[in-house]
Amino acid sequence: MKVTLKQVAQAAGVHYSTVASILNNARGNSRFSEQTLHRVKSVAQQLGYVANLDAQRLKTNRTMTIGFAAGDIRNPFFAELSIALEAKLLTLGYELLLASHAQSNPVEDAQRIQKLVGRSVDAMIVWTEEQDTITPQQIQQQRGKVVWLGWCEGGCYQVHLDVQAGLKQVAQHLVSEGHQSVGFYGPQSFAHPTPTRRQVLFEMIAKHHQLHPISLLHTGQSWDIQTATRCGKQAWQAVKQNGLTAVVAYNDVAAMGLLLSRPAKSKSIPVIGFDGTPLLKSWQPAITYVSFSIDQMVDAVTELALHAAQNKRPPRKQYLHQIEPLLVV
Amino acid sequence: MKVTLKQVAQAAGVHYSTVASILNNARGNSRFSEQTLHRVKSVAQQLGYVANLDAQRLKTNRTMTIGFAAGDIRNPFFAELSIALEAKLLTLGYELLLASHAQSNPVEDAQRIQKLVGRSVDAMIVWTEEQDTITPQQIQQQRGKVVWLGWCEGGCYQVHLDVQAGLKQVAQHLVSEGHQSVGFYGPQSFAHPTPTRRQVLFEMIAKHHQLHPISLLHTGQSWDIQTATRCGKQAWQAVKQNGLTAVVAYNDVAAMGLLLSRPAKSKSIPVIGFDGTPLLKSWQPAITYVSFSIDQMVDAVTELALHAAQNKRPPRKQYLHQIEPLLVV
DNA sequence: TTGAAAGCGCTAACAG
DNA sequence: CTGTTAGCGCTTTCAA
Repeated sequence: MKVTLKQVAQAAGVHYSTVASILNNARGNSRFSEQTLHRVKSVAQQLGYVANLDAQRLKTNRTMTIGFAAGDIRNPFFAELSIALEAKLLTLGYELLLASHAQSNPVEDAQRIQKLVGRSVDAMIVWTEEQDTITPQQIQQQRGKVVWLGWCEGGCYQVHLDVQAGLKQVAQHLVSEGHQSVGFYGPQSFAHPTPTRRQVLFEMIAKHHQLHPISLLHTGQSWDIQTATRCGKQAWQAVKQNGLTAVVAYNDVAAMGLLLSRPAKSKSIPVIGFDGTPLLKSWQPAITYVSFSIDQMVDAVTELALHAAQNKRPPRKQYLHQIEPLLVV
Repeated sequence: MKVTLKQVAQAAGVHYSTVASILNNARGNSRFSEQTLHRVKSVAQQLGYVANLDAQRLKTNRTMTIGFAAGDIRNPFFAELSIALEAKLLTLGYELLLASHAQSNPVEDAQRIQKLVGRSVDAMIVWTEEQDTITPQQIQQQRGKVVWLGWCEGGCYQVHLDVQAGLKQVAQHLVSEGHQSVGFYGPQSFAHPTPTRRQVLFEMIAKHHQLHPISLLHTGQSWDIQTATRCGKQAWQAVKQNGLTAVVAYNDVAAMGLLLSRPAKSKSIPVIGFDGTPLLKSWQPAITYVSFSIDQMVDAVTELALHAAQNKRPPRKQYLHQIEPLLVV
């Protein structure tokens, strides 16, 4: 059974509030005699006392935990991001509670988000890009405690990935290389038939640069490498039929699917990656991709999350970070 | 601020324990008048009442949460496993608390594990394979509440991945294909200079099959595809120098590193994958790999975890599941 | 330097 | 059908 303060107190022959101060309170260490201090600590050690987090939180209403409603961690981008974020928060004395939400099943998604909302976290970071993945209503309750990451139209804390700028750089690069018609390869949006935001942006930007964009879609989710690869064959046929000379991927997963399914005769047609996840960075032969710095994202998001966590009242001011993309050629 | 039972009660003009029964207790719904039921519910809705989990847990000592101390989720194997496990537990009314432990930093690792130990979970699932990644002492306290996954020498709940059988199948397959000297490519163990368990097993098994195994190591962690790729070049040189005709990978990450760094002139030398993660399954041209069924693992581990969660006393009996590998050629 | 006591929000047994 | 009550384990203020 769990060892409680009282048991330690009894064994050490002091009042349990004394034990509490000594073990779980920073300034307790200077208030007691050397002897008591030592006896209590060693007894606690022996008995294997571990503070009951639930009780602590109930009492203090602080959790030292930041929730992260991330995209599916099977997408390496989110795996990277989560780990980096967790590491950063850990150095600041905070824990990360991860609610990776597969975008495959709205019911499960809702449950996962609810997990963060219902649980007390000092602040939560929520990934959004598409309109439909997360309903802001679920999160309304957490007024001022939400940091939006990715793309969002409301909320006082936002870290915005400038996807548009990334796609623009890609378009310019393609134009400068003499391409005239290019493909876009990515997942269908969950809320079919609405196309994904990246797709819409790319079509718009490409047209603006006199490229003739043609969108090719796979039927899997954005993390689903197997479907991305399977559907790749058809995509390559379409590439050929339409005389496309390059393909821009929705993300690195789509890019890898395309790379794996690329027929030998299409080897000369470049695939442009999007995210800069480690595997794609290591790809041989090296490919061109848009990269967002994980470190920048983590720093920005951490700053805002801690601000949100530490300020009781939602701020008037809007805090907005912009993460700029880098085109790696 | 948070809305509590008392506030709802006051607004609805009933005692707060009535509200509690109605909202948070399954059998409350039949005990009260239609009118009260309805009024309380709608008031709660309006006020946005959400039960305080910390208080519930403190009181009931049940959390409906299973902890999972997994390996690093940047390794796609663990990303897959975590997601599958979470989905399964969700259908059973349980939540998964993920503590992905990077094997890169013993201090962080300890903190992550502590996160599960300190937090009250009804049971925890702990991945282990190497001796040194997790200190069983940290977990001793949770007697009878721990399901060991991977490989472990103690504990009453165990799900054992038969790595040995997998490597044996690989060895037999290689022998049948006429290979005589083969390489093994994987990470150095964290606790250098102890080699990893898979390496030791492979060397043993290969020798037993009259293969001449040579181990080539990369300096990264088991999830680190970039290092695996970077060190791949040297590995391939060693392959050439030693006249090896095939290489067995520690895991899929190592395999992919090797595949990406494989020089054109070595294209005929097969790389054997180990785990069967989606990307490797999709690889073109297809490669041979050992696969462990995620579903089997999830089912086994879930069964044991729920048993552990629901039985107060640690069982006398030992519960042991064996997960058999499948060689996919 | 240490102890006493109130109470965080909730559950569950019991009383009315 | 509904209210009362005792506490879960802890923090924190105040008193001794």
